[in-house]
Amino acid sequence: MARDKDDKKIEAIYAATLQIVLQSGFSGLKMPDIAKAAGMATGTLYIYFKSKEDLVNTLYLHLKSRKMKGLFSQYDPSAPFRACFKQLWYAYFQLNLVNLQEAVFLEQYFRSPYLQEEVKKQEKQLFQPIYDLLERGKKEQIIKNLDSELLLLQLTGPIHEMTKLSYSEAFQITEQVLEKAFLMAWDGLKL
Amino acid sequence: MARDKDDKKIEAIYAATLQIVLQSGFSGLKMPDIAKAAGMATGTLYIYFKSKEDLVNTLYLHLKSRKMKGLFSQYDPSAPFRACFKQLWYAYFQLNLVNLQEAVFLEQYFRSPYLQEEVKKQEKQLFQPIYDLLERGKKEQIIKNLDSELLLLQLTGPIHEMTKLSYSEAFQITEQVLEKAFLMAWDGLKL
DNA sequence: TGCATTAATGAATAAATATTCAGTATTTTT
DNA sequence: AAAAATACTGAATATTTATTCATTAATGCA
Repeated sequence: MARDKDDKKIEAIYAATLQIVLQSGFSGLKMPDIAKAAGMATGTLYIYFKSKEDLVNTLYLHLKSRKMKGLFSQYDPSAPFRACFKQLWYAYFQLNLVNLQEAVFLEQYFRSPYLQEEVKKQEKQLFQPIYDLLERGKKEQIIKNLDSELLLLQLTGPIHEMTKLSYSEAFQITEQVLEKAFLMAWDGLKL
Repeated sequence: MARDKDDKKIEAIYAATLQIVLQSGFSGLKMPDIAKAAGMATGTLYIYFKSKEDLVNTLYLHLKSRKMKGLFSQYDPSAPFRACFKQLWYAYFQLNLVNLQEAVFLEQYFRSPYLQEEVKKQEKQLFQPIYDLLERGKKEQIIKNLDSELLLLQLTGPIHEMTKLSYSEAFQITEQVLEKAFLMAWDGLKL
């Protein structure tokens, strides 16, 4: 054996890719640019990934697994409904805010030629615990008795917008703002 | 003089472009594909547009002007607050639902190398009447006294999600669903 | 310490994509 | 109806971008 591959390099490639996608979308994503941003030669990318497509798809899977961990790792479904709800709302928010780059990457990925139909289906299962929670809220007569899809987007929609805004504008997300945003979401859903 | 340029062709080019962007994003947008989808030769595109960049930017401006007309053409700011609010909510929804292609194009445009900083600023002014309305609602003590940005995204966020969903999934948006969605938005904002 | 092995480089090549242009078809004008 | 002007075509060319590969550098192992 000789030199080992360097895990740090993979991280650097991921970071560079995310940064470029955030700034210019998938249409601005070029291998030489990724290499430059990651501080390595273009050829090196091909030691770690078979092709651009491979890089993009691998990164997608990586982010997806991170997302799952972040969302549900501390989630305790046996808590009272509102606590569960709040926990997930904040977790989802954090996930999006802290990793705006990742959120944008995922958004772009889902409207790119790289997306495979298979992936689309898997994505929905990912939110199953949230769907379960909403069903429970309806049964316990705490929230409105509407289609879960509709309820869910009432939650995710504003969060997506907020995180986008937090990056592009001088929109400060303080603890207070968060509190207010959560209350709006709650008021919208509750009976 | 001889042959005239054909306005129908421009429409066809726009339609083809929007269709492709909806399906594959900006990264899947190729001139030969646009031409094929629009039913003409590749070269013809260059009679109507100087370059791909020109096509994309012109289409952006075109959509933006349509959007403004659709949003405010029937808007009467002298009506009671809730009526104004409902009018704009429905108008914004229609705009997004009917023209999902356009909404996606705009979304992609704003995260593409084509975007010019200048455009970004203009975009915000576009929503001025909505900001005005929100200020009024706060003064009249009808809605929560929060940052208008925050209030606005509570409205636009769910609508964006809903229109996306309506396309990709078998999610039927009936009159009833709309009614419910509006009520959720209202409950979220009102005091 | 030196050899074997593989990572890393970046210029060269291949592939994909945008753009041009010489030729053709169509329409308007006289 | 012929001529003039310009739209239209699509194969050829230019440009951009992905990928390869001969060479160099670094690391683990004997």
